[in-house]
Amino acid sequence: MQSRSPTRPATLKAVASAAGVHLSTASRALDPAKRHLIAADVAARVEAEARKLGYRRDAAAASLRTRRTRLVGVLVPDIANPVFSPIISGVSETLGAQGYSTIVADVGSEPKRQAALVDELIARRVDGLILATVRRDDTVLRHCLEMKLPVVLVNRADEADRVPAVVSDDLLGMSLAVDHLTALGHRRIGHIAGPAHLSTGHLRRQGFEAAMQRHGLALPENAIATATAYEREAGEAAAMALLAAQPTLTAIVAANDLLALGLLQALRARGLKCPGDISVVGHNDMPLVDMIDPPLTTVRIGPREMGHDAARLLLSELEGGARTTVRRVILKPELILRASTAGIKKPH
Amino acid sequence: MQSRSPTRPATLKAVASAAGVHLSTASRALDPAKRHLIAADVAARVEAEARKLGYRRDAAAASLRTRRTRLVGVLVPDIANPVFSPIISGVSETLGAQGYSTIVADVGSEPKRQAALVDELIARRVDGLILATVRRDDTVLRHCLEMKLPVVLVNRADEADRVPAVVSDDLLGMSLAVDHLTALGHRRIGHIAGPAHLSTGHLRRQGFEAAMQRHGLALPENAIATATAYEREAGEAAAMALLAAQPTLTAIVAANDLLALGLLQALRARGLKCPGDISVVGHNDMPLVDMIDPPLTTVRIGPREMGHDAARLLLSELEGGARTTVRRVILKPELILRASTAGIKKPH
DNA sequence: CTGAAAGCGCTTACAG
DNA sequence: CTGAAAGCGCTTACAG
Repeated sequence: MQSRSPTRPATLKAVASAAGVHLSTASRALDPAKRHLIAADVAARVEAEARKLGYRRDAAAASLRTRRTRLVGVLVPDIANPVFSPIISGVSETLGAQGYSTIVADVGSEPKRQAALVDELIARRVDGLILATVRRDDTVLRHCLEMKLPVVLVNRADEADRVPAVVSDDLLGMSLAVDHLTALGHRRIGHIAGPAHLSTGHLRRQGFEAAMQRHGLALPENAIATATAYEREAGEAAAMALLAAQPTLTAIVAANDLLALGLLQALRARGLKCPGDISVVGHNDMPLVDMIDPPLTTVRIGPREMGHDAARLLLSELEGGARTTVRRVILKPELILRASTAGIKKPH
Repeated sequence: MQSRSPTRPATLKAVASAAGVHLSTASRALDPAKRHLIAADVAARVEAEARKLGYRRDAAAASLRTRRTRLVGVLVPDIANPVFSPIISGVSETLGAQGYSTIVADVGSEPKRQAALVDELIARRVDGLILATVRRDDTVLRHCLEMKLPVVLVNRADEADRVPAVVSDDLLGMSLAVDHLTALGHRRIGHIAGPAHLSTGHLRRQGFEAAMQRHGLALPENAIATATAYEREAGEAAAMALLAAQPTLTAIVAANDLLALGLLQALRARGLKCPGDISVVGHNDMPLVDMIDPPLTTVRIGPREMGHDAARLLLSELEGGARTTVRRVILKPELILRASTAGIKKPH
C-alpha cells in the first residue's frame, strides 16, 4: 500500500546541493527579504533548482527556528451560523494574503470546551488569536491575556476593553430601527433582546432603550423580552412571552435575524399578520432573509469587513513596527428596508 | 510594549529538570502511548510538574521529528455557502476528537488559486486533505495524487473514482423529487441543472432524466436548463430561459436550493405563482428554506454527516492499520415536503 | 525502567 | 557575497 505514504518532500539541503551552493546560501536565495544578499545568478540558479524539485519550505522546521508559525487561530461559537462564516472568510482572506494560515476552531459556547481548544491552539504555537466568542466578562480571554497571546475580538467586545476589537455600532443600529418605526407612526414598540452576557445583546438593548427615550416613547418593563440564545427557538419563546405581556404592541425589533425569524413563527402561531398587525425589524441581514415571508427589514452589518479589519488589527500587532494601537474599530450599520415593516393601520 | 511578546512557553527540558528526570523520560511520561514504560510514581511526578508549568508540547517540534503534523487541510469553494459550513463543522468535529486540527482554505472555484493554496498546505505538511471543491476532472486532485497526499472527497466526487469520497445519492435524490411530483399529477416537469463539470450537476441531471423516463414522461431537449454556477442569479437566468422555452411546464426541480431560490425570483418576475402555477423542488435543505415564501419542498442531504464520514475515511487512511479501503460512502437523501409543491390545478 | 545521543529541516549570527 | 556551525524543541532507536 505504498500509495498511502506521501512522497518525501524535497529539502533545502537537496536544493542547495543541486545548485552547488551551501545550505545557508540556498536559504537566503529563497527568502525574498534576504535575496538581495546573494549574487543574482546564484539566486536564479537556486530558484530554478527549487522549482525543478518542487521544493516547499517546511513550515514546521522554519517556525521551530524563528519561533513564529504564521498560524492564527479563529474561535467561533458555530461555524454553520451565517453570521460567522463571512467573518471567517474575511479573516482568512486578508491573513492569507500575508502568508498566514488560519485554524478555525468551532468551540461552541461552553467555556470549558473553549479553554481546551484554546490550549490546543497554544500547543500549535499560533502567533495570535481572533475571538468571535467573547462574553462581556470572558474567562477564555483572560487566559489568553495571561499567556500574553496577541488577541483581537470581532463582532463581540469585552466589557473592560482590554484588547482591540472590531464591532458594529450596536447603538446606532438600534437607533436606525427605532427611527424607522416611529417614522411609520409606531409608538408601542417592543424588543426581543439577545443574551445579556454578550456585548451585542447588552448594547443593542441599551441602544433600543436610548432610542425609545429620545423619541419620548413609553417603555414599560415587560416590553422587552430577553432570549436565552441567538436561536430561532429562543426567539420564538421570548416572542410568546412578549406578546402575552404586551398585546398592544404594533412593532417589535429583534436583536438579530434568527430571533426575528422565531418572532415571525410566534406571530403566525398566534394568528397575527406581519406587517399587517405587527411590524418586525431584524438585525444582521443574514443571507436569505430577503426571501422569507415577509422579506425582512433589518439592520445590515458588514461581517466580511469585520473579518478583514480584525485580521488587519492582529497583523499590525504581530508585525509590530507601527505604534498604532487602535483599540476599537466600529463599523457603521445600515438599515435595509423590506416588507416586514409598514405604517400602522389604526393608531392606538 | 512587552504585552506584545507572548510569554515563552515551558519546554520539555524545563519540565524534566523540575521533575528531576531526563528529557527522554519526561517525553515518555507525557505520551499516553508510552507512559507504561515509566514507573508510575515518576510519571506522576512529571505530570504534576508539567501541569504546574503549564507545559504544552510544541507541535511544530514534535512533528519535525515524527514527520506527522496532525494537521488536515479542508478545501471549500466558499466558506460562507451554507452547504459547506456544516461539512466543515462535521469534519473538524471528528478530526478534533482524534487530536487533529483542520485548516480550512476558502479557495474559490478558480483552479490556479486552488493550486496555490494547496501548495501552501503542502508547505505546512498537512497529513491529508479533504476536498469539497472537486470537478469531475480535477487538476488539483491530480496534483495531490502525484504528491501521494492522502485525500478524500466530500459532497462532490471525481469521475475516475480514484480516491475515497463521501457523497449524497444524487440519483436517488432526483428520483424522490420526480416521484413526488408525478404523484401530485405533474407530467410536464423541467429541470434546472447544476454545472456539468461538477458531479452533483451531472449526476442530478442524470437522475432526473432517468426518473422521467421511468415514469414514461416526455422530456424535450429544452426542458432542462443548465445554470452556470450554484448561485441565485445563475438559477434565475436559467429559469428565465427555461420558462421561455417551455411555457407549459407545471413543475420544475432544481439541482440545489440556491438555484430554486433564483427560480422563485424568476417566477415572481413573470407573474407566476408557486405552487399555484408551478411547483418547485429544491435540493439540500439548507437553513432557512423552511421560512421562505413559499416554504421550499426539497431534498435533504446530511452535510454534517458527510463531514463526519469524510473525516473518518481520512483518519483510517492516515492511521493505517485497518486494510478497509472504503472507496465511496453514499448517503441516502430524504424528501422534505413543504409548500412549494402542490397538485396541478387543471392538467394540460 | 531510565539515560545519552542523534537528528528532523530550517534560520541566522558570526567569520571571512 | 558565501560558508560553517549552532540550535529551535522534540522523539526514538540504542544501551544499559
